[in-house]
This record gives sequence, C-alpha cells and structure tokens, in this order.
Amino acid sequence: MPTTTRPSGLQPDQIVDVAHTLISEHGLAWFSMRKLAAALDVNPMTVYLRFDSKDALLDAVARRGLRDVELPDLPEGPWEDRAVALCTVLRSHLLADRNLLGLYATADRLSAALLQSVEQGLTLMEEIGFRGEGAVLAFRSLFWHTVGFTLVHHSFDHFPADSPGGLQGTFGTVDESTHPVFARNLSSFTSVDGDALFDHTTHLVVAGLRDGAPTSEETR
Amino acid sequence: MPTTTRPSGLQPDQIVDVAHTLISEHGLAWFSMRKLAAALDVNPMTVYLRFDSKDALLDAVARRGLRDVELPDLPEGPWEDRAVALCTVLRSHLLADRNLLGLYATADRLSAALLQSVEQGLTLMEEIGFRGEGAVLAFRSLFWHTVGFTLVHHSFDHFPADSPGGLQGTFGTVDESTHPVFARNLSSFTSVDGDALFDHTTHLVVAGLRDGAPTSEETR
DNA sequence: ACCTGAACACCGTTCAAGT
DNA sequence: ACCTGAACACCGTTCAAGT
Repeated sequence: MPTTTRPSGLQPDQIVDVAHTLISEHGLAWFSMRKLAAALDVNPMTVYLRFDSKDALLDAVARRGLRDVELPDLPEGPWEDRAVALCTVLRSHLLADRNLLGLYATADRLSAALLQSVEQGLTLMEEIGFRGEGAVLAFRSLFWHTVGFTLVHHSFDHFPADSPGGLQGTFGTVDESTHPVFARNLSSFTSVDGDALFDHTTHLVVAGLRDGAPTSEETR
Repeated sequence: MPTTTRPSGLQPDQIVDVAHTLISEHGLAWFSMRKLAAALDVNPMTVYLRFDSKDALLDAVARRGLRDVELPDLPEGPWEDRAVALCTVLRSHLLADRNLLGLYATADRLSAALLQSVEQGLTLMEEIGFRGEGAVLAFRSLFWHTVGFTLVHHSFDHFPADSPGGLQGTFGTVDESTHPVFARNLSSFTSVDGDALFDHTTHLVVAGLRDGAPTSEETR
C-alpha cells in the first residue's frame, strides 16, 4: 500500500446504494453516517464530500428506492378492477421494504419518483372521460389515497383484540351514557386487517371516481 | 435552601405537559430528554424515574395531544355533508399542531384517543343502515382515509410549480414516447391544494359509502 | 485536489453514590 | 425513597492538517 489515503473514487451512487442496503437491513433508527462510513470502509467525513448532510443523503436514498419501480401492465377487465389494481400494486411496492417507509413519509416529491404510476393513472382517468386538470385531480385522489393509507399501515399492526388488555386496555371504559353507539358496537371492533381495509376503501374511492366521471357508459 | 436535592414531587402529567409544549414550539427534531430536563429545571435522569425511555414519553405526549379533543356536534343537513364535516373536523384537529404530526405517525392506538369521533362516526353509519361489523368497517374506511391523508399533507407543501426547477426540475424530462399521456397532460400538473384535494377525495369516499349502504333512502 | 484525525457540541441511558 | 453526577457509548458536523 503506497499511501494511507486511497483515492477511493467513491461515487455518490455507491454511497446511496450502501445506505439503502443498510437501512433496509437494520432500519432507519439504527442507521448513522458513521456506520455508513464503516460499511464503505472510509473515513466518516468522506461522505460529506458528496452529500451536504445526512438529510440530503436520506433524500437521495428515498428517491433511489422508488426510481426503478417497474409497475406491471394493468390486467384486462372492467375499469374499476384495473383502477383498484393500480393502487394495490403501488401500495405493495411502497410496503415491499417496510424499513424504507419512514423515509418516504418525510421525502418530498414522492410522486415524482413514480412516473409509471402517473402514466397508468392518467390513462385510466382519460378512459372514463376526464381531461386535463380534471384527469390530474382524479388521479391525485387515487394516488394520495394510496400513499396515505400505506403510511398509516403500521398503526394496524398493534391494534387491540390480540393485545393483553384487549379492547378494554385500548379504549378504557367506554361510557354508555356519553358514547352509547360506541358502547353498543364495542364487540364489533375486531382487529384491523390492513390489506382488507385498504382494498375496501379503495373500492369506495374508485366507485366515486367512476360515478363522477364525464363519461359513464362509453368505455368500451 | 436546606438541601441541594428538592423532593420536586415531579408528576408524570407535568412532564408530559412540558414535553408537549416544547415539541409544539420547537419541533420534534429539536426536542431531547436533556432539554426537557432543563425546561423542568431538573436533573436529566429524573425523567427516567417516571418514564422508561424517550419513546415511552413520546407515546404519552402523543396520546395526551389527542386525549382532550372535543369534536363539535355535527351540523344539520344532508348525510353526506355531515360525514364530510366529521372528516374535516378530525383533520383540522390533527393538523392544528403541525409539529405533533410526526408523533402521531408513529404512535400506535391512534384511534383509541379519539373516542368522540368513533361515537359520531358510528352514529352516521347506523343512520344509513350499517350495523355491527359493517358499521365499524364503514367508519374505519372514513377514519383511516382521514388520518392517512393528513399524514401525507406536508408532501404537498413543496410540490413543483412554485419551486425553481418547476415541473421540469421535479419530473425531469417526461419522455413522450414512453409516457405519452403524462407528457400530454404535463401542463395540468399545477401545485397541489391539500385542503381541496382532501375535500374532493373525502366526497368520493362518502359517496361510495352512501351508495353501498344497506338503506339508501330511509335516512329521515 | 482529495481525504483524514481530532475536536466540538451534542445525544439516550446506566449506575454507583449521595441525602 | 428519591434524586443526582459522572460516565459510557454513541451522534452529526466543522475544520485545520496531511499527502
């Protein structure tokens, strides 16, 4: 070894790759600039030559995680089914790596990374008669419905029923006189199936879009 | 002063209160256990006598932030309007303190803190004929739609149009041959009005619920 | 020019020691 | 019993110094 400082030629892409892998494997909370540097076998400060800050790096990692998302072609079938399918695929891509979800939540320009979904979504909206800003609005409803529901997904994991206290523990005592309807339906508050709830709500949004579309019966 | 250690009688509620205030004023990123202790004029370790960890404390802060939410009575009017109003009120409560939003995103048992909304939501669902688990499912769709959209809200703040690069900067070059529909509608991608988009999508969900309700015309 | 080592100003948390 | 001080094992980031 001629010198102690190798001109590593460390590329930004490589840094983002390794950061992505580390976060994916160990989680966002575990990740640090120093651990990243160790994984890259480089001085902690070298990373700062390529990225201004940890935030800037995380931004790049988030964008990278979504950049190469390849959405499959939508299946044949009724319009509603294809619209729901778009949402389902999008969501499963976002959920694919749970450790990166926290990153997407704070990463701006989420939609910019998902060009494929924009193309497919707009096509669907035009198919039922939406044009221009109307098509964009309709697409955005569906898109952000999907992203929002996905970000909220982990809240379902720890819902009562299975937990020690059960519903009592979570809701405390539901006062029959102030919350009569709630009290009467308490036994129906079973644990939440996130996938089913998403699917159900997506159908509601899709049906709403379809009903409000300029063209209701000309899809062919 | 007789001794240097006051038997402060520091109450957990007081700790949570001060933590809530600090986060609300300076943000979640600024907040630390040591700064909290300084604000309480107490040794940093004293807080650990009441809370096992920072996470446990933040959990308590999140719950406290929602505990006393008093939802106003729903206005008179058509069912759809009242359902939308419930969502709007819920959202504005969650958005009231933007600095606490990040807390809710990771706080489990979000719904447990919002008993009021459960009572009102279930009442609405029963009004159009939903019963038992059907009513709970319908309510959950509306509730989590609202929470999800709220958590995603800040993504809209930095949407292109006003930013330096504009749409070009965010989307890069939209290839006309691979994304023809997108390219054709590029000019319709104006900046996102989060409130309007939420309102619009909420109407879609509400309309979907109404249409799928057991009773369609017996509301009275 | 490119990289590093040491240092600065912080963290959350543990634990032996004080009163 | 109740609280603290010092310490441990970390952080992100700056910057003068090395090659």
